[in-house]
Amino acid sequence: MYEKKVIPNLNCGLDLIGEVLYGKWKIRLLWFIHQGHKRPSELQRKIPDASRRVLNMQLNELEKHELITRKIYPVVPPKVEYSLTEFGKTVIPVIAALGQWGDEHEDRLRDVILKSL
Amino acid sequence: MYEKKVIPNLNCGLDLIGEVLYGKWKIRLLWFIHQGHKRPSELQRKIPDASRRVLNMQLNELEKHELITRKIYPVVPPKVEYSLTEFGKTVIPVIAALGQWGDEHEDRLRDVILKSL
DNA sequence: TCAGATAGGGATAAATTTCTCCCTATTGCA
DNA sequence: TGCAATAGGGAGAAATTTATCCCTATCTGA
Repeated sequence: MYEKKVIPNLNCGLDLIGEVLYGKWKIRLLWFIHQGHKRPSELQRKIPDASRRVLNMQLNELEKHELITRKIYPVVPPKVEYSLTEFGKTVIPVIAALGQWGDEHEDRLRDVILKSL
Repeated sequence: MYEKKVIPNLNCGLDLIGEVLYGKWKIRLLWFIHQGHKRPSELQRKIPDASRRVLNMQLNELEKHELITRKIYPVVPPKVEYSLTEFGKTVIPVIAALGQWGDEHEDRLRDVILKSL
């Protein structure tokens, strides 16, 4: 694993939430798990643009940050299921607020993003 | 400037808001501008951990995405003020929700983040 | 018997973001 | 006269994140 060389600052709420949600796919992972897509392979199919590797890495971080738990079923072929922890569930409304704002301003956002590319 | 080689996907609201808010300091910039810290030098003092260069770059992007406007006063030494656009103002409640969640779970977050380092 | 599904890690490359250092310009102040 | 404040861009390095490719293992079904 890559080891950080710069220590993050954890001064305010925005710093703190940033540390746990900042990652290209983390918010989406939480959202899909919330919607009931729990198995790694399902998540990978839901987010085909992300490489399997990064999804695993980000899932590991979410687990370390206690937002999700990972349950391994001792079967073959292997089966793993992720679930939101109670703590993780508390962040879902915030993610919903993000998504809602994005949806409400969909056309304008698409427009300004494409213009700025 | 660096030119993107991977086209972002803009399928859902989460993708869209991600495009405009994803950046190490963008959320904080919007928040401080919202609080009335409008001049670049003020913002730099508010966010001393960010290099001046990156703040300028992220401010430029926020402006391109129409979340803020930049007003130049023709005086010497130069004076510039950023303000939220009407569009930018609509995202403030979402940022407030992020910060509030971070504040509410401050202790736990600090704990899990430090443990995972 | 061989391909595919399942889960995931290691090594390495590529992409992206952020940082550092340097340069431009003008005014006021010591 | 020389330095600080103001605003900000260029070049190149460093840090960080994400992608690619390859390997392990076992069972099911064609």
